[in-house]
Amino acid sequence: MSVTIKDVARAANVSVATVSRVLNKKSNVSDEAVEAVNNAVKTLGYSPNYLGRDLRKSETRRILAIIASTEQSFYSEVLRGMEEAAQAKGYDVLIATTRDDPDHELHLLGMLFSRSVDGAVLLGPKLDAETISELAENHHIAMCLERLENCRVLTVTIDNIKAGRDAVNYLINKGRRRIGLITTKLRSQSSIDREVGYRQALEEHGIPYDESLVYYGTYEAESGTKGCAALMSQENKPDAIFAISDMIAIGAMNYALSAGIGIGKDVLFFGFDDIQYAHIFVPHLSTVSQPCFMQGKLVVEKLIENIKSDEPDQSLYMLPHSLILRETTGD
Amino acid sequence: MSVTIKDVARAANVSVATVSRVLNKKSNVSDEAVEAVNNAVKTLGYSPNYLGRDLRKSETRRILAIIASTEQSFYSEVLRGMEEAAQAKGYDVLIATTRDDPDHELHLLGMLFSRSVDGAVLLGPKLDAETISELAENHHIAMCLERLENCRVLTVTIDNIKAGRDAVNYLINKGRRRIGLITTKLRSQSSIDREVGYRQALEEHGIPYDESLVYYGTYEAESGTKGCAALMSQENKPDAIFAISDMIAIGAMNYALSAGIGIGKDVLFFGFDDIQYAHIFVPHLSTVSQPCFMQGKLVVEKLIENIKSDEPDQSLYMLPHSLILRETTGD
DNA sequence: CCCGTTGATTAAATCGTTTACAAAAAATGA
DNA sequence: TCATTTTTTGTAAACGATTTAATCAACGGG
Repeated sequence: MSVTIKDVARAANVSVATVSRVLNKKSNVSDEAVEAVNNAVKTLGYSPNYLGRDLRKSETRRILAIIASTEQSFYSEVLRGMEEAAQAKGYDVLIATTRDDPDHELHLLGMLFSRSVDGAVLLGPKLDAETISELAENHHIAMCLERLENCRVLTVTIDNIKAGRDAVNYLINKGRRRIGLITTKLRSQSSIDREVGYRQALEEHGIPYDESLVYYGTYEAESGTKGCAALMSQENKPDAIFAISDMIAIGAMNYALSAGIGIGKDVLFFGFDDIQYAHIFVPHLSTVSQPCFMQGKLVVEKLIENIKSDEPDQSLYMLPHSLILRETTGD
Repeated sequence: MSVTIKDVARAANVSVATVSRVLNKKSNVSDEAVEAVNNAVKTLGYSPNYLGRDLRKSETRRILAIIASTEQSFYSEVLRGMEEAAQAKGYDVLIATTRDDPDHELHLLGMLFSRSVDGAVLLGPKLDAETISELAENHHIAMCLERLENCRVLTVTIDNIKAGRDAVNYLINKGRRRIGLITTKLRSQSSIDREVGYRQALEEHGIPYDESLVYYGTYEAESGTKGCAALMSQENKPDAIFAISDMIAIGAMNYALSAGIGIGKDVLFFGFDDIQYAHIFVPHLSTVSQPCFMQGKLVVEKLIENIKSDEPDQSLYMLPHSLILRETTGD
């Protein structure tokens, strides 16, 4: 059927071992042999079957990135970071999507259990901390962008609590006191942390927490629009709004624009993530920027170290974030 | 090291063959054997090594989707369609990115040549038609969203020429005569086709082609902004603008907004792709909608058929598009 | 009682590599 | 020249599964 190493050996008049050695650029092989093999490879159009190779070496040099969906363009930089680190070590990165289904996430992890990849990185896991901790005992798993409480697994993320606090502190320092929060009902740990940061900032400045200033919606832009409408239609209107994602913030600003609210003056807006649209959308959105590329790079570097060592690093790494100040905070 | 089918066999007191049959739900195996094996599997925590399995069966039931980057959120629906079709046939979809580098695209196709996946779908290929045609002779390759002139390979796309013509015809029927085109310098076949459609529409209505109304930029939003500025700053201003992508159209509208141009009145705007932001951005963008999900679904269905048959279908399938009319055309 | 049939099981071959070990060939030193 | 080292080659055993062909037991019919 298909041309194998045996055919190459026959054509080059050498043994399969020599062919293998030439192909893997091992030393101890004569120049004539190298040439003969290379010629045979070319004329036969041979390319090695990695299933055989991987089986024998029991390594694939591939790692799997498991994301919710490719919709969040925000993953893009993280993946680039992952690829850069992977390529530097001779690995490939494959991506697969969970469609927000924990069962399917488990199915995808099956590629790891069945040795089709050497490691997996979860970006926004749907499985619970306990399950993941357990799986991580016997397989090379890492998490990125999200951390999970009580989860013994290598994790690279930012300090979302501090980031939320920083954003809200900035609004407070601009003289705002009635700060609205638009967040999500279904919570990832990062949303929870950002809300904790919000509360901490208020507390630090002796501003009482007011639940009428908090709106719980979804991750869609439309939810931001609704949330903003709700907050602005009540008696106690906010003079600033912190949204836990740029998408939500942009939705919120859409309401403000249509209602003739002075963005950056009447009401300040702060987002999170610094997605591409944050500086395309007018007025430009102030936001928290994560070091996406670096997080991706670091998590893969650490994961590959784990793959090669036998006592895996299960630390939590937190990379520094930064505030990007644009028009929506009057900057 | 790791628990294999042999260990299971020993623990269940049967041969490896029986274990294999139980695991693959083959007939001709007694109830006791089934139970013994299942118990052993559970207590040992066995999960089969797919490298062995795949090597023996020489199939992986995985197909690789090769995209430029995950940045274009627009791929997302296509991938969902691909996954739906794949899952229905018991396949998995893996995604990998070329970073716009033809060499890296070839490297990724290496996974196909080396039997690590059963087939590959190119979405926006960087390689040339000849190379792809050649590779497709010996491997299961398909293209989606883009077609390539003179490329003998299974392709699923839309009729971009007709789509461009339809969009521009719509603008003409709205009474516009000086229709600007913002497109890209580096061309994919789809951009070329959309421009051809633009010209055909003009011709059909006896409107002479005016090169001062055409701007060649990049795929970035910023390029749309520049392009719009350029077109609007000349004597012969357009009264409508067709952008070959929504991203470019949104960039263009950013200029119009800042310049106080009446979008949907002074100047009509038409985009392409119907990305999520097209109906988040205000004013809402009129655009051409592709059947993304269906294209993804169809290409994988056909590709899997090819994998199973021995004389591959290399047809070009064109799915119908539709016009989405919103505020920017005054609808 | 023998033979053919059926169903459950296993031993062994196979998939395409890499690699440990051994053997052969070439190079070196005395 | 011969013994010794070094370099190059080849043979065969893994790797972990599936599957073909063979074995064995049980059963029914003639």
